[in-house]
Amino acid sequence: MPKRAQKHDSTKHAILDVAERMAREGGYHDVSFRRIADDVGIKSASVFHHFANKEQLGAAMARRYSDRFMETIGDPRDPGTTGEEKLARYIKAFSHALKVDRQMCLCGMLGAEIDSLPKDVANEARRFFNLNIDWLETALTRTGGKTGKKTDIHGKALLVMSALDGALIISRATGDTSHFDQVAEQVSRLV
Amino acid sequence: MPKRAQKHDSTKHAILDVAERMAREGGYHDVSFRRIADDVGIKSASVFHHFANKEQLGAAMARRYSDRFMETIGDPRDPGTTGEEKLARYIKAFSHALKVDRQMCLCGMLGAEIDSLPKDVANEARRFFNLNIDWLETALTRTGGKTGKKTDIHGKALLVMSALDGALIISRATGDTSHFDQVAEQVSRLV
DNA sequence: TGCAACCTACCTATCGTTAGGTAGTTGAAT
DNA sequence: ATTCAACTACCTAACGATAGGTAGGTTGCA
Repeated sequence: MPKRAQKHDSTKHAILDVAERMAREGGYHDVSFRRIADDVGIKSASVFHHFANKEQLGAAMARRYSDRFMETIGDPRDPGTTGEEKLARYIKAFSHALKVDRQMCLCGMLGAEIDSLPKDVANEARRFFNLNIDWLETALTRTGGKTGKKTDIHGKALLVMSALDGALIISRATGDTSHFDQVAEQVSRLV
Repeated sequence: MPKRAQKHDSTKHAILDVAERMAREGGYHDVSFRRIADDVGIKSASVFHHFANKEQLGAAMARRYSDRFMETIGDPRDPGTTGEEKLARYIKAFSHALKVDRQMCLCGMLGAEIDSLPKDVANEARRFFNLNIDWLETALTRTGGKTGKKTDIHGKALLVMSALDGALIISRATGDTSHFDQVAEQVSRLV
């Protein structure tokens, strides 16, 4: 099988890192090849060696973010953890964005911009939300005694995700991280 | 008293209308003087006759949006309506953005971009969120029998706003307005 | 006459993108 | 072991388009 060039991959990752940071701060439209190149330490034309165009770069960036996010929150069917623990882990992922990364959730940002995104980027953003809804529905379904109706579970999944994504925006806008904590506390009691 | 020039005001309003639409679709960075001018039917240089620069235009746009939003949701102290009715009216304002305007909440968008906004624009976005939190706290406090602790009210206000702002993003991203409705239904039961 | 509300014409900076080139590496044939 | 073609990972230089912004002129109304 192909022995991948190491240099290629490390530069590619560096490009995605910088692009993601830019998109999580200022949105897709604020991502620029020249500023990416400056940060990585190459020329802007060289970015095209790794990504065909901005749309493909954006799509790869969103896909990588989704994959990483799903890996962070783990298996929603894991019998070793309770529904409460799974939800706590989900909340922690958003909390990490706010308090460690000090940035928006990438796909929250892309979701807000959805109407103005190139097709492939928009599709990746949509995929993120659908994956999250599925994950939450699965995690919230097998919660000990409380099983609840299917529609209830679906609604709760939507509420959890909405509240956390919104709380991220509000906390960052007001500059008060305790706003997120107060929302998270109420969300965690929904199980 | 100053007899305002009508032409000035109508053009100014037209500029703000177009700028707001652009910002609610693609964010602040996607707002452009040339595209505004094209839509309004003037030249881009003429926009500077009405607004000193992009930052001032952005700030005016956000301020106008906030003022209009606060007027829409009405007086949170109005003794003629119940807490439930006030909350329903608040939810309706977000629902209107989703289903009639088919756009993001302007300040939700600006909130997501907060780190990359010019100072004056960021301040207007912050102001919107603080006004909203205050409004919700007031509206939720005087709700018939249930008064609740002050910290509970504050937390509920944050949850309502977070959930609705997040639901707006998720509904638009997934293209399913029923997602918003399901969140709204749960939020309305928080009173 | 004076000012508001535009205009033309232009500036510099940056955008995504392309063409074409170069240094270094690799793998296979000579 | 040497040569050579192919390939990777970059580069320089530039394209046309667009960005925010400015100087100074024109027009029409009070």
